[in-house]
Amino acid sequence: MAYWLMKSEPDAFSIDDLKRDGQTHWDGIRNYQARNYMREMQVGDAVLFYHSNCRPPGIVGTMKVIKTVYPDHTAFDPKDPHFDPKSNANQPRWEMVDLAYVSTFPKMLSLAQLRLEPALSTMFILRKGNRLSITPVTKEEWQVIFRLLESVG
DNA sequence: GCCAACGTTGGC
DNA sequence: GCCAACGTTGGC
Repeated sequence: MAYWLMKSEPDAFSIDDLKRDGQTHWDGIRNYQARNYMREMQVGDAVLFYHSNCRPPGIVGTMKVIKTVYPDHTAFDPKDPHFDPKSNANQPRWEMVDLAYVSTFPKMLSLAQLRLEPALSTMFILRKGNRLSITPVTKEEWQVIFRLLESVG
């Protein structure tokens, strides 16, 4: 089983939206590296939910993969904000996975808090200039995050 | 709102 | 295949 982190702007889709819906398809990814990471995902993989472009940004909960990649149909829809004319049903360029809600942290772990933890300095989201919305997380990082959660809880 | 960092596009 | 221009992301 692998571990991941996925970003979403809470104005667009938040952990509360996911909790309400129970599950979602993670559509709208238009970055090859992020898509390639999704291709590696297996059912049962654990995922950190990160709120980006908000104050404060940080990890707010967890989810799990319940369906592996399949074509992202929103790329075919000219009215969709993520429409891509170079993607079509015969040759889909973009894909998505399905995710289910697992948990909401009692208190979010803010980016500032994460930066204070030396053991997390290897995380993609803490590296300068990283904008990738889907990144792998190591088992060690995952465990540190949950220890951190208990210590601040 | 600013702006650094980054990915993509397209002319050559 | 290079690289300047452009658009986007996302923390601050």
